[in-house]
Amino acid sequence: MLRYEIPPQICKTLINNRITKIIRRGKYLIFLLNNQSAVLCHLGMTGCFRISRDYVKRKHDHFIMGLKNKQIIFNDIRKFGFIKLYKASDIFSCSHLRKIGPEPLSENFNISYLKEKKLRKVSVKSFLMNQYNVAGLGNIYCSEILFDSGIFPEKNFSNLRLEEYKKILKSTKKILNQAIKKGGTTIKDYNISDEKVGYFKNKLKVYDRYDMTCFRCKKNIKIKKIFQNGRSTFYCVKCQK
DNA sequence: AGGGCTACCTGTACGC
DNA sequence: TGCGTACAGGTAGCCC
Repeated sequence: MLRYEIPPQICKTLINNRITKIIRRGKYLIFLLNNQSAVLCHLGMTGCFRISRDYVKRKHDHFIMGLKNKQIIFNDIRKFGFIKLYKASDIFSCSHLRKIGPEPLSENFNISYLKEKKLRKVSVKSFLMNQYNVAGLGNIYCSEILFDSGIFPEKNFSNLRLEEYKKILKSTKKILNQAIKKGGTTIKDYNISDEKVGYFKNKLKVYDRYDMTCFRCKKNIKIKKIFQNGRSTFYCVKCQK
């Protein structure tokens, strides 16, 4: 049992069929099959796919797709991840994907889109965290993006100036591209198909740096940690206004 | 309707 | 060493 029960009919659907394409949308992965079905996956906090040529059982393995000469294994310690089954034609209108925002690295995430969303009466951090506003940004990158933008995370999104929207767009694309280049951010559990860790942790400017000196201003004011919507936010009082 | 809070689950770090 | 508590890359569903 993950967040949802793995559909009992999934074995019947997968067996003797072929994965034709794998798509990522926000934090979701979609396996398309030759029989017009689609497997939708989310990794939650601690989910991970590993690929093995000789399966050895590990604690928290939940689901194995056996290919000709290898296995794709879904492992998830906290069970916040899930695997669901859809008809391929329905996949983008399913409840998880229907209202999801634009991809942050796409051209659709632009100034006019943010202007359109200007009525949102939430903090800018909360805006970025909401997958309906923009897809795929999580707690680490939101802190990093706002530090890079020089914007105070509790500032109201609807009060931002045009200049600040531009900064957010630029920083989002910059931080994500850098993080991707470094293979993501490994704090603890995250890794790439079970072997490589992500080295963006070494590049984090504020996340997980509570009470440490700010790399930018180097003032004797330490990085602050606050809670917004139940999630930790890190920022520099001096550099983010 | 939109936004905030909480539960879901397991592991780990820390204080006593 | 052991126990209790707080917290951790996310989301959905409830409540206001």
